[in-house]
Amino acid sequence: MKTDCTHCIYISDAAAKLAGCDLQLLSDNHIVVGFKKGDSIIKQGTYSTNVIFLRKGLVKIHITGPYSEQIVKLAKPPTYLGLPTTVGDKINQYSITALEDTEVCFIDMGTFKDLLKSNDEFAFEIIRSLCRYEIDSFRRCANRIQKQTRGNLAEVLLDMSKNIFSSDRFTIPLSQAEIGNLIDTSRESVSRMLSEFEKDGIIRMQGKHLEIINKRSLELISQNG
Amino acid sequence: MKTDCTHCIYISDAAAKLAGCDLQLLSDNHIVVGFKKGDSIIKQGTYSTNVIFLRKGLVKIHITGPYSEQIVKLAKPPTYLGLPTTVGDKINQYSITALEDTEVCFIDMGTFKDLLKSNDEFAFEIIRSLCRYEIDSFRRCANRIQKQTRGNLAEVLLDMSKNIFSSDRFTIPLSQAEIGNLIDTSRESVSRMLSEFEKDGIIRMQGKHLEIINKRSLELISQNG
DNA sequence: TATACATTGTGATTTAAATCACAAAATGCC
DNA sequence: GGCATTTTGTGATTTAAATCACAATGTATA
Repeated sequence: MKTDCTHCIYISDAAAKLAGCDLQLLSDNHIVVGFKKGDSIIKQGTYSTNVIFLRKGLVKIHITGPYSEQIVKLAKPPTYLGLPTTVGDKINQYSITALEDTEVCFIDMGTFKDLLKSNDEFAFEIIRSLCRYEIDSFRRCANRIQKQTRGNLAEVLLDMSKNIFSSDRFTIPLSQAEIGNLIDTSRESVSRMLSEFEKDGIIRMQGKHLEIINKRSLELISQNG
Repeated sequence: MKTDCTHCIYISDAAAKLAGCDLQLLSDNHIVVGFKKGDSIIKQGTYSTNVIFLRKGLVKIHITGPYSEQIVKLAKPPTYLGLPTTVGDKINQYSITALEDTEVCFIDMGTFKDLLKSNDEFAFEIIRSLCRYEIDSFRRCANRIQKQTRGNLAEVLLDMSKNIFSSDRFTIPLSQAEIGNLIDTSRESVSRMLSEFEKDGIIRMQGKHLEIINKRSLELISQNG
């Protein structure tokens, strides 16, 4: 499906810098594709010639580590995905999988490069976002490694609440096993810790639906391990 | 000290794309500064208005995590440092410290931005390198977390040998405590593991000087934990 | 050269979290 | 609705690695 970028409500910060004609170029060289929950959007090791713009939904970025699959981060719209692949060696260096029903734009790489070249504001926004990603990734890694597991779980819950769902009540988009490989712990530990949080009156759970009752406690746990 | 970029032997891949006049602009708007081993080049939390180009030496990039200082990665020339800071919010998000006597160019941020805007090849090279950093950082984080400590230590030694010193004999530029916070383990564990590697005839050590005797073993340890 | 400070080596003990093992729910599907 | 598969809960046991404690080096520098 083709859509008109000039009136798209899902537009990126970078694309917002594009002038009408460049935006038209973008319009003419992309297709919108829908993915269902669980669908693989890009797969590590495969060849790719598109930049992907996440316009709607929620995805996980994961890589196959030396032993197991590891979720690197969750990404929500609006954001470009798979930039490193496209600009680098064209082989996907990580996988991206939909956690909810998701819509993305596949943008032709040649077009994307042309835009970078012809529009310096666009390029600068892309550079800005890549820089942000790098810092985020340093920070995330340091946190994961230094904090104890409880702290990491608390942080993930807060992060979902604040940055992804903007609400104290939401449905966790991951299984406990997935949470485990996001915060580098075992499935069993996640289960135990969630029970503990619930017992302590910090959260309330019904299946995957979670409500944060005592945000302050959760923040303290997140900070102090 | 000012130097002439048009004949600089330390030039970056990105700057190599610059035409004469742009290179002259770069020449006119940077200064070269030397740092001694141990000197702080940029300090997390401080204000910065320069992009830094590492032209000679060796540095560590480290951030203050929730509990302790963590070395994120080592960087060797030629590379830009502190790009995220400059392009982002101007507050340094990490510290950079010289591990050897080091020379860097402080490049005026305005000039750098002008170059990005006026020269798309330059901008594209910068984007390319940022993308590489992101993937490296995903990979590093997954390795650190999944591998056991022995595997991480082996990997760091191999990395130094291969990518930094290009030799099987080199002087480790870090204390054991620093190695510990590069691979997220305690100083004591590093000491014990190095002794073990030496006992097993995999490496030979005299103070900080290290020689890799059995590279194959080290690779196996790196892969299998 | 003597003195202080930082780095390293190694044993003993503790600890957080993984793993193993199995039951109970929940979910999807024919 | 009933059957299979995935997900979750919880106890018992094991384990890698941290921490503690202290001695022995090394290395700056006054």
